[in-house]
Amino acid sequence: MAAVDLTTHPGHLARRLQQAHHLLWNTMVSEEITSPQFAVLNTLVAEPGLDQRTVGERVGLDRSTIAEVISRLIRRELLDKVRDPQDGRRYLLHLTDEGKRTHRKLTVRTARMNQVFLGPLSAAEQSVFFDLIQRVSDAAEGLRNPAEAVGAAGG
Amino acid sequence: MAAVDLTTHPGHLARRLQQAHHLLWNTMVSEEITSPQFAVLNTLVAEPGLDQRTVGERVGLDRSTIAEVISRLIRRELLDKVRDPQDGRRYLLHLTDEGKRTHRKLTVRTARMNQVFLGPLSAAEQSVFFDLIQRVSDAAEGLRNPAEAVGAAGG
DNA sequence: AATAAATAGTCAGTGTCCTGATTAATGGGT
DNA sequence: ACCCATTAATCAGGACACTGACTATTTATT
Repeated sequence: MAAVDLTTHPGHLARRLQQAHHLLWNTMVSEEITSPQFAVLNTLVAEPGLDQRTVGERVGLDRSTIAEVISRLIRRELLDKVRDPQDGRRYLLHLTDEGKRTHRKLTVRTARMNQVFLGPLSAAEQSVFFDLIQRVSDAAEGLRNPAEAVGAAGG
Repeated sequence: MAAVDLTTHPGHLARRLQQAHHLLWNTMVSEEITSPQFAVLNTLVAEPGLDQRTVGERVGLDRSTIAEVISRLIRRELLDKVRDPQDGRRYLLHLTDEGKRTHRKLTVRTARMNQVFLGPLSAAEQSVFFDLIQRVSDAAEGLRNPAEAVGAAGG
């Protein structure tokens, strides 16, 4: 019986947390637009005309995934994609009016959902929640390119 | 500019956390066996002969997903699936010898990975990390079947 | 025993998410 | 101007994860 208790496995916890979020998102925000899709819309509200790769970087998606997400948003006519005349490799992205409307609507619902989602935690605990998750994620991502972020004990 | 700061969105954080974990898992544990697959193996070490649905419940996967994961484990010959003679709907699951070996091997690596993953947090912070994530996840899942868990303000 | 409700599993469809290989365009070095 | 490394995007392939519809079996009801 060398079985492990999964509740002490951060990977398992992370997966459950995302599933819980997905559930709440579907019921309280939208069944059409997903959370990553909203993140893309949100990024383009803040910085219109960004290229695909940079949007992916902002929301934390690799080139392949961001391409799929964007193609779905274009199919729904929430987004426009135009070749950059300055750089023929890039596509520049802009929200359509419908995209802006959708973003506004979902922003309100998302705020409500986050309140419910974080409801079980006190305000202080919510800060800790953000801080801990962010520190763990940042550290793990830092291990990806050890040369860039770290400055000590270079092997 | 009604754009939102994604770092205060638990859904975004949850996704990043899982991505970070996925990255570390791939480099430190296995490129063949995934974290959910390991969770299934682990469950069947603790409780051999469980049926598919119950395994899914233990590791937090719905019937469709657990079916796919299990079919992959069977294809890799880490698992056996036999009809329950008592109940013709069920399949009973058992690890093969190879499955047990794989579980033992990955258990060691997983422990190492978890140490690295949680490295940025003190022991006290790690407890808080587990507690907060679990409370949020449990609460959100509780909203799924309101009749069962909750006892107040029934609409 | 026939019917109905519940349950286990499958299947179709959609949407993340990743890696690795490929294509097209840019820009530096010679 | 030509070669080459870099970079943006696509494509193929695989894995998770959900919902909703379906099949087969069991169990409860009548």
